[in-house]
Amino acid sequence: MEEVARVAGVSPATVSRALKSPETVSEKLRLRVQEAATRLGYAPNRIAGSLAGARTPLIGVVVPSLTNSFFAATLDRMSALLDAKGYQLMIGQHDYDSDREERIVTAFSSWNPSALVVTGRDHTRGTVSILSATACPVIEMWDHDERPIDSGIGFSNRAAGRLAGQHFASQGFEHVAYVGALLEQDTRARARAGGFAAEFLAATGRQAQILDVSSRDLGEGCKALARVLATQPETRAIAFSGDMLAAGAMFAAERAGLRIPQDLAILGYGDLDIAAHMNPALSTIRPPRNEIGEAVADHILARLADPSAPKQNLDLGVELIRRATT
Amino acid sequence: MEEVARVAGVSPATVSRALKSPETVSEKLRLRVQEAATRLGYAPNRIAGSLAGARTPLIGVVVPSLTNSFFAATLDRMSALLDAKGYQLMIGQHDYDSDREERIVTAFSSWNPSALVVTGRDHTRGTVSILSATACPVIEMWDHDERPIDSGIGFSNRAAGRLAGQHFASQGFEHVAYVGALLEQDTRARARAGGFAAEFLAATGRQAQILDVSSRDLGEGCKALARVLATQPETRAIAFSGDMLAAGAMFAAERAGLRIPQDLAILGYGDLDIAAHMNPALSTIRPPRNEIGEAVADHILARLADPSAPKQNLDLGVELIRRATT
DNA sequence: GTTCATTTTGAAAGCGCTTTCACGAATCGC
DNA sequence: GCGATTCGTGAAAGCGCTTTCAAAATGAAC
Repeated sequence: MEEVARVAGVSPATVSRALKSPETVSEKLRLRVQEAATRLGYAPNRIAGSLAGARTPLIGVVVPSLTNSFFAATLDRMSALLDAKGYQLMIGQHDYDSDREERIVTAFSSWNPSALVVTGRDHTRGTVSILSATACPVIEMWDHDERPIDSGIGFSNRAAGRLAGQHFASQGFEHVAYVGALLEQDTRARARAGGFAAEFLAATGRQAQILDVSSRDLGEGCKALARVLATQPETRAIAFSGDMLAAGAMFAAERAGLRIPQDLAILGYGDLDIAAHMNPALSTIRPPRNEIGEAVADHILARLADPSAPKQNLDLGVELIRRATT
Repeated sequence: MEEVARVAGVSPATVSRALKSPETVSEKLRLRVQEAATRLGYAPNRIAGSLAGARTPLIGVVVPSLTNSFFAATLDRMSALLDAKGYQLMIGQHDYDSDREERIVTAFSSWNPSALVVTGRDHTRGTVSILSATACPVIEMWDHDERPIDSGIGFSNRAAGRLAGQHFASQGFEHVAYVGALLEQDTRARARAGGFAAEFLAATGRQAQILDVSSRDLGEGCKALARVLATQPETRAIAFSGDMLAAGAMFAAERAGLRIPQDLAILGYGDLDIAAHMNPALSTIRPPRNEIGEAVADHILARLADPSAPKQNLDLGVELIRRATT
């Protein structure tokens, strides 16, 4: 920077101003500085800048998994929107391990990020206390609940489950099942299953069969169908906690000679690409994956532009996309 | 830090050493310092640390897209391996736009990252010159080619295409097609298509039909089948540049009453979850998506541990996973 | 041509660490 | 037991910016 200052014939302070807040510098000098900077190929050292300034243009976001296409979609939107404003995403993944989450949040917060985004509402005490103590905006995304630490943007998985239960009840089904990978620390899938069963019970007075499978992928869906039918042969409608499972069940049903939706109604969750293109097209519940990313980015930008901007706790809701399987 | 020093009754310098390089400090003091630090809830400011030190524990990685499950898988592995060693991933996505790539690389390099990872071998002049000038290890991943800027870890898409062409040729097919989304800036898909056609021509003396579709998803695959058969009804084998397209074509084939693989052989690319669980199970070519992540992380760690460690240019190859569709 | 208000600019003080350097203490060899 | 090494520690000098503060320059008003 000193060199640029010398070449432009100004002081380092002016170089800093010309580059960071051009409006505070006279037109003439700004041009001289900018030209000198480009001629010398000067790139400001952001670390030094951040140390001197109050905050880094980094936004820490921690997600359970990068391969989960829901979070990937959210990150994608956030990245696009925030990148454009000069913010960089620092991404951490904890594989559904709260202690790793705490370590990541600790590490991130020591960067003085402009904002911190975490997934879900379940955190260790330590995570919560770090997040509460942080000066920057903190957003808990994906799950909706009362009283976020700072701001919350997401939807209720329980409501998503209820929507499915209510849909089946309103169609007059008496024997239904819910299949999901519930055992892992995936509280989201459990909330959906719970919402489904509760709503179906409330609406029909009947118990739904809940089946816990070991993974979210197609193969498990295939096996699940047989298990559901073995336990309860009268089952006429099955909701899944994921489209892949649902698709797997559809393949298995086809092999078993079951017609969908006449013999068996199927409802997925996620609205993955595959859902719209199954044959018949899979009805599913769509979480607002892109919307969350956009809302989070917007909120961060708003808070950063005006530190007194209000916190928020947004429920973006889910949508039942009815296609051909129910 | 000063406070911790006072509480522990030592100098700030000792605190720094006790926390960063415990082996250079006497057992007794180290314990005192550590206790004081935890008692005060002291978290070192990494920005200051990075400014004083030479390098940030940040690794910049730029990918075309976060929603692409190949890159997501690679990032996932990198993140897991590098996180464990205290490095943070800074992720940028450019949506296949070289100029955005250059901007991201510029921004990243002004952080003095410990390493820079970019996707592919096609960069603007500016990107190349920044990358060449950077002091840290630079890895170009996913594509294999001669002479990387620094190190390269990937595989040859052309070879992946050739493998498909050779497979069809060796099965005695005479009329084959390759379907892919070739128009976009996706040079990878084009390389595969080129490799396929070249190899098939070399092996059989026959021309393969190349069909360019507008997107990579299931729906396009459905439509593509009809178009291929309309142009060239004798086609008996189709290779796709993505599993989703292939799956779409399988759905369409099923509706059209075609038996797979008897009437039509199908070969995918990607080995997505869906491939193994189609009915019949989809044969496909599997790119080393996780392996790339691991190799990149390993290489970065090696270079960082020993700055004189050799650069490398690795071709991880692809694998033909033969299942039931060919 | 002054004076006063306003804008521009430069000097300098950090931001919170790491690391070199030098010094006193502990350890060693003979 | 004495000098020669090591080892452990603290003082202090930055790392490369931003930002306050005050001085200089400009312009408006009389």
